Amino acid sequence: MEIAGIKISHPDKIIFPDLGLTKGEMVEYYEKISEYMLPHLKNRPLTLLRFPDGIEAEGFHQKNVFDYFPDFISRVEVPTESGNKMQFYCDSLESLIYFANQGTVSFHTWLARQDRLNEPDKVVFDLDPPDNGDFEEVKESAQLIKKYLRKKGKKPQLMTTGKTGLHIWYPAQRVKTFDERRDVIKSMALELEEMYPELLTTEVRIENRENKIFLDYLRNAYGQTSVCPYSLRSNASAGVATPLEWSELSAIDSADHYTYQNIFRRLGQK
DNA sequence: GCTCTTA
DNA sequence: TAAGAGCAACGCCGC
DNA sequence: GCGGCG
Ligand SMILES: [Mn+2]
Ligand SMILES: [Mn+2]
Repeated sequence: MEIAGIKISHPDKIIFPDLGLTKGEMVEYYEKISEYMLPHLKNRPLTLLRFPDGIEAEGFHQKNVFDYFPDFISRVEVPTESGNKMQFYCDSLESLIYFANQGTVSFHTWLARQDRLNEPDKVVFDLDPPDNGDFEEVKESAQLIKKYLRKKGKKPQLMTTGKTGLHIWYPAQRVKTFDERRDVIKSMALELEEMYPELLTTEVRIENRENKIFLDYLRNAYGQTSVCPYSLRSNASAGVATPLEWSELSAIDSADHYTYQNIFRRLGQK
Protein backbone atom coordinates (compact mmCIF):
# COMPACT_ATOMS: atom_id res chain seq x y z
CA MET A 1 0.00 0.00 0.00
CA GLU A 2 1.31 3.42 -0.96
CA ILE A 3 -0.36 6.84 -0.56
CA ALA A 4 1.08 10.20 -1.62
CA GLY A 5 4.38 8.47 -2.21
CA ILE A 6 4.52 7.11 1.34
CA LYS A 7 4.81 3.38 1.80
CA ILE A 8 2.22 2.39 4.39
CA SER A 9 3.45 -0.17 6.89
CA HIS A 10 1.14 -2.74 8.49
CA PRO A 11 -2.04 -1.47 6.81
CA ASP A 12 -4.10 -4.28 8.36
CA LYS A 13 -3.10 -3.53 11.94
CA ILE A 14 -6.12 -2.63 14.07
CA ILE A 15 -5.96 0.89 15.53
CA PHE A 16 -9.58 1.26 16.75
CA PRO A 17 -10.57 -2.19 18.05
CA ASP A 18 -14.26 -1.43 18.69
CA LEU A 19 -14.76 -0.41 15.07
CA GLY A 20 -12.20 -2.80 13.66
CA LEU A 21 -10.67 0.25 12.02
CA THR A 22 -7.24 -0.46 10.58
CA LYS A 23 -4.15 1.65 10.10
CA GLY A 24 -4.65 1.50 6.35
CA GLU A 25 -8.16 2.90 6.77
CA MET A 26 -6.89 5.59 9.11
CA VAL A 27 -4.29 6.69 6.57
CA GLU A 28 -6.96 6.74 3.86
CA TYR A 29 -9.10 8.86 6.15
CA TYR A 30 -6.35 11.46 6.38
CA GLU A 31 -5.87 11.36 2.62
CA LYS A 32 -9.58 11.96 2.01
CA ILE A 33 -9.91 14.65 4.68
CA SER A 34 -6.73 16.46 3.66
CA GLU A 35 -8.42 19.10 1.50
CA TYR A 36 -10.44 20.17 4.54
CA MET A 37 -7.77 19.69 7.17
CA LEU A 38 -4.56 20.98 5.61
CA PRO A 39 -5.60 24.65 5.70
CA HIS A 40 -5.95 24.33 9.48
CA LEU A 41 -2.62 22.54 9.90
CA LYS A 42 -0.56 24.75 7.66
CA ASN A 43 2.24 26.65 9.42
CA ARG A 44 1.14 25.68 12.92
CA PRO A 45 3.61 23.81 15.10
CA LEU A 46 2.17 20.47 16.10
CA THR A 47 1.91 17.94 18.83
CA LEU A 48 1.26 14.45 17.49
CA LEU A 49 -0.66 11.93 19.59
CA ARG A 50 0.73 8.64 18.37
CA PHE A 51 -0.74 5.18 19.00
CA PRO A 52 1.33 2.81 16.89
CA ASP A 53 -0.21 -0.21 18.65
CA GLY A 54 -3.77 1.10 18.67
CA ILE A 55 -5.72 3.38 20.98
CA GLU A 56 -6.07 0.75 23.68
CA ALA A 57 -2.32 0.42 24.04
CA GLU A 58 -0.02 3.05 25.48
CA GLY A 59 0.39 6.07 23.19
CA PHE A 60 2.74 9.03 23.37
CA HIS A 61 2.97 12.69 22.52
CA GLN A 62 5.57 14.02 20.15
CA LYS A 63 6.49 17.64 19.65
CA ASN A 64 10.17 17.52 18.74
CA VAL A 65 11.46 16.14 15.43
CA PHE A 66 13.08 12.74 15.43
CA ASP A 67 16.37 12.38 13.58
CA TYR A 68 14.83 9.90 11.20
CA PHE A 69 12.11 12.27 9.99
CA PRO A 70 12.58 12.84 6.25
CA ASP A 71 13.64 16.17 4.79
CA PHE A 72 10.16 16.99 3.50
CA ILE A 73 8.91 17.50 7.08
CA SER A 74 8.98 21.26 7.69
CA ARG A 75 10.90 22.28 10.78
CA VAL A 76 10.71 25.31 13.03
CA GLU A 77 13.00 26.28 15.89
CA VAL A 78 10.92 26.93 19.01
CA PRO A 79 12.37 28.77 22.01
CA THR A 80 11.28 27.16 25.29
CA GLU A 81 12.14 27.54 28.94
CA SER A 82 14.70 24.78 28.62
CA GLY A 83 16.28 25.98 25.39
CA ASN A 84 15.53 25.90 21.69
CA LYS A 85 13.71 22.86 20.35
CA MET A 86 13.38 21.79 16.74
CA GLN A 87 9.67 21.24 16.20
CA PHE A 88 7.65 20.73 13.04
CA TYR A 89 4.43 21.42 11.19
CA CYS A 90 2.34 19.84 8.47
CA ASP A 91 1.96 21.70 5.21
CA SER A 92 1.46 19.02 2.58
CA LEU A 93 -0.45 15.84 1.86
CA GLU A 94 2.86 14.00 1.87
CA SER A 95 3.68 15.08 5.44
CA LEU A 96 0.12 14.40 6.63
CA ILE A 97 0.29 10.85 5.30
CA TYR A 98 3.78 10.42 6.73
CA PHE A 99 2.53 11.36 10.22
CA ALA A 100 -0.50 9.08 9.88
CA ASN A 101 1.75 6.20 8.87
CA GLN A 102 3.78 6.91 12.02
CA GLY A 103 0.70 5.94 14.00
CA THR A 104 -0.58 9.46 14.61
CA VAL A 105 -4.24 9.38 15.57
CA SER A 106 -4.63 13.04 16.66
CA PHE A 107 -3.09 16.33 15.61
CA HIS A 108 -2.96 19.22 18.08
CA THR A 109 -1.96 22.65 16.79
CA TRP A 110 -0.68 25.93 18.15
CA LEU A 111 -2.83 29.06 18.13
CA ALA A 112 0.07 30.89 16.49
CA ARG A 113 1.80 30.26 13.21
CA GLN A 114 5.35 29.24 12.55
CA ASP A 115 6.59 32.64 11.38
CA ARG A 116 5.41 34.53 14.50
CA LEU A 117 5.21 32.07 17.34
CA ASN A 118 4.24 34.55 19.99
CA GLU A 119 1.33 36.24 18.20
CA PRO A 120 -1.82 34.10 18.08
CA ASP A 121 -4.31 34.46 15.25
CA LYS A 122 -7.07 32.70 17.20
CA VAL A 123 -8.60 32.92 20.66
CA VAL A 124 -10.15 29.70 21.96
CA PHE A 125 -12.56 28.98 24.77
CA ASP A 126 -12.41 25.26 25.36
CA LEU A 127 -15.42 23.76 27.16
CA ASP A 128 -14.41 20.69 29.12
CA PRO A 129 -17.39 19.01 30.78
CA PRO A 130 -16.86 16.91 33.91
CA ASP A 131 -16.95 13.13 33.75
CA ASN A 132 -20.53 12.05 33.08
CA GLY A 133 -21.45 15.65 32.34
CA ASP A 134 -24.66 16.54 30.52
CA PHE A 135 -23.93 17.54 26.93
CA GLU A 136 -27.06 19.71 26.85
CA GLU A 137 -25.34 21.95 29.38
CA VAL A 138 -22.28 22.17 27.16
CA LYS A 139 -24.52 23.25 24.27
CA GLU A 140 -26.28 25.82 26.41
CA SER A 141 -22.93 27.17 27.61
CA ALA A 142 -21.71 27.45 24.04
CA GLN A 143 -24.77 29.48 23.06
CA LEU A 144 -24.31 31.80 26.02
CA ILE A 145 -20.63 32.32 25.24
CA LYS A 146 -21.48 32.95 21.60
CA LYS A 147 -23.93 35.67 22.60
CA TYR A 148 -21.40 37.20 24.99
CA LEU A 149 -18.64 37.29 22.39
CA ARG A 150 -20.89 38.70 19.69
CA LYS A 151 -21.83 41.50 22.04
CA LYS A 152 -18.09 42.19 22.26
CA GLY A 153 -17.91 42.47 18.48
CA LYS A 154 -16.26 39.08 17.96
CA LYS A 155 -17.19 36.44 15.40
CA PRO A 156 -17.33 33.24 17.46
CA GLN A 157 -17.05 29.92 15.64
CA LEU A 158 -18.01 26.47 16.86
CA MET A 159 -16.35 23.06 16.75
CA THR A 160 -17.07 19.69 18.30
CA THR A 161 -13.88 18.23 19.72
CA GLY A 162 -14.80 14.64 18.85
CA LYS A 163 -14.60 13.55 22.48
CA THR A 164 -16.82 15.28 25.04
CA GLY A 165 -16.48 19.04 24.70
CA LEU A 166 -16.85 21.97 22.35
CA HIS A 167 -14.54 24.75 21.23
CA ILE A 168 -15.68 28.30 20.70
CA TRP A 169 -13.05 30.38 18.95
CA TYR A 170 -12.70 33.61 17.09
CA PRO A 171 -10.07 35.00 14.73
CA ALA A 172 -7.55 37.50 16.04
CA GLN A 173 -5.19 39.90 14.33
CA ARG A 174 -1.55 39.08 14.90
CA VAL A 175 -0.85 42.39 16.58
CA LYS A 176 -0.50 41.24 20.20
CA THR A 177 1.48 38.56 21.98
CA PHE A 178 -0.07 35.84 24.13
CA ASP A 179 1.04 37.74 27.20
CA GLU A 180 -0.52 40.96 25.95
CA ARG A 181 -3.84 39.19 25.39
CA ARG A 182 -3.91 37.24 28.61
CA ASP A 183 -5.55 39.82 30.90
CA VAL A 184 -8.45 40.49 28.54
CA ILE A 185 -9.07 36.80 27.85
CA LYS A 186 -8.91 35.89 31.51
CA SER A 187 -11.31 38.66 32.52
CA MET A 188 -13.78 37.51 29.86
CA ALA A 189 -13.60 33.97 31.24
CA LEU A 190 -14.08 35.21 34.80
CA GLU A 191 -17.02 37.36 33.76
CA LEU A 192 -18.67 34.40 32.04
CA GLU A 193 -18.14 32.30 35.13
CA GLU A 194 -19.78 35.04 37.20
CA MET A 195 -22.72 35.35 34.79
CA TYR A 196 -23.39 31.60 34.68
CA PRO A 197 -22.14 30.22 37.98
CA GLU A 198 -24.35 27.13 37.84
CA LEU A 199 -22.85 26.11 34.51
CA LEU A 200 -19.24 27.25 34.29
CA THR A 201 -16.09 27.21 36.37
CA THR A 202 -12.57 28.46 35.75
CA GLU A 203 -11.18 26.47 38.66
CA VAL A 204 -7.90 24.85 37.68
CA ARG A 205 -8.20 22.19 40.35
CA ILE A 206 -10.66 19.45 39.45
CA GLU A 207 -11.73 18.93 43.05
CA ASN A 208 -12.94 22.54 43.18
CA ARG A 209 -15.01 22.42 40.00
CA GLU A 210 -18.18 21.07 41.62
CA ASN A 211 -19.07 19.06 38.54
CA LYS A 212 -19.38 22.17 36.39
CA ILE A 213 -18.01 22.71 32.91
CA PHE A 214 -14.40 23.84 32.92
CA LEU A 215 -14.11 27.00 30.86
CA ASP A 216 -10.53 26.41 29.74
CA TYR A 217 -9.15 29.75 28.65
CA LEU A 218 -5.59 28.62 29.38
CA ARG A 219 -5.13 27.23 25.89
CA ASN A 220 -4.43 30.84 24.91
CA ALA A 221 -0.76 30.78 25.85
CA TYR A 222 2.59 30.33 24.20
CA GLY A 223 3.39 26.76 23.24
CA GLN A 224 -0.08 25.44 24.09
CA THR A 225 -2.09 23.37 21.63
CA SER A 226 -5.64 22.29 21.01
CA VAL A 227 -7.12 19.68 18.74
CA CYS A 228 -7.03 20.54 15.03
CA PRO A 229 -10.24 20.57 12.97
CA TYR A 230 -10.86 17.18 11.31
CA SER A 231 -8.40 15.36 13.53
CA LEU A 232 -9.48 11.90 14.62
CA ARG A 233 -9.67 11.35 18.36
CA SER A 234 -8.44 8.39 20.35
CA ASN A 235 -11.84 7.28 21.58
CA ALA A 236 -13.70 4.09 20.75
CA SER A 237 -16.03 5.84 18.31
CA ALA A 238 -13.15 7.45 16.36
CA GLY A 239 -14.66 10.89 16.87
CA VAL A 240 -13.76 13.72 14.52
CA ALA A 241 -13.26 17.33 15.61
CA THR A 242 -15.83 19.01 13.39
CA PRO A 243 -16.42 22.70 12.69
CA LEU A 244 -20.16 23.43 12.84
CA GLU A 245 -22.49 26.24 11.90
CA TRP A 246 -24.23 27.62 14.98
CA SER A 247 -27.55 26.57 13.47
CA GLU A 248 -26.43 22.94 13.59
CA LEU A 249 -25.80 22.83 17.31
CA SER A 250 -29.34 22.07 18.43
CA ALA A 251 -29.41 18.86 16.39
CA ILE A 252 -26.17 17.50 17.87
CA ASP A 253 -26.40 15.20 20.87
CA SER A 254 -22.76 14.58 21.69
CA ALA A 255 -19.29 15.95 20.98
CA ASP A 256 -18.53 12.79 19.03
CA HIS A 257 -21.60 13.13 16.85
CA TYR A 258 -19.30 13.19 13.84
CA THR A 259 -16.87 10.31 13.54
CA TYR A 260 -14.76 8.40 11.07
CA GLN A 261 -17.95 6.68 10.03
CA ASN A 262 -20.19 9.63 9.14
CA ILE A 263 -18.01 12.71 8.61
CA PHE A 264 -17.94 12.38 4.83
CA ARG A 265 -21.71 12.17 4.64
CA ARG A 266 -21.78 15.57 6.29
CA LEU A 267 -19.06 17.06 4.12
CA GLY A 268 -20.65 15.67 0.98
CA GLN A 269 -23.93 17.45 1.61
CA LYS A 270 -22.44 20.79 2.61
C1' DG B 1 7.15 3.33 14.61
C1' DC B 2 11.67 3.59 15.20
C1' DT B 3 16.10 3.84 17.46
C1' DC B 4 19.25 3.01 21.03
C1' DT B 5 20.78 0.56 25.11
C1' DT B 6 21.39 -3.43 27.65
C1' DA B 7 21.26 -8.26 28.43
C1' DT C 1 18.61 -11.82 19.16
C1' DA C 2 15.43 -9.78 21.95
C1' DA C 3 13.40 -7.04 25.46
C1' DG C 4 12.68 -2.39 27.19
C1' DA C 5 12.77 2.50 27.30
C1' DG C 6 11.95 6.87 25.31
C1' DC C 7 9.33 9.66 22.55
C1' DA C 8 5.92 16.54 26.20
C1' DA C 9 7.56 19.39 29.25
C1' DC C 10 5.52 23.58 28.86
C1' DG C 11 3.19 27.34 30.62
C1' DC C 12 -0.01 28.67 33.64
C1' DC C 13 -2.61 28.82 38.12
C1' DG C 14 -3.17 29.05 42.94
C1' DC C 15 -1.17 28.14 46.97
C1' DG D 1 9.00 26.99 44.79
C1' DC D 2 5.58 23.19 44.16
C1' DG D 3 1.77 20.33 42.70
C1' DG D 4 -1.99 20.25 39.57
C1' DC D 5 -3.78 20.69 35.11
C1' DG D 6 -4.44 20.24 30.04
MN1 LIG E 1 -11.18 20.39 25.62
MN1 LIG F 1 -9.02 21.93 27.95
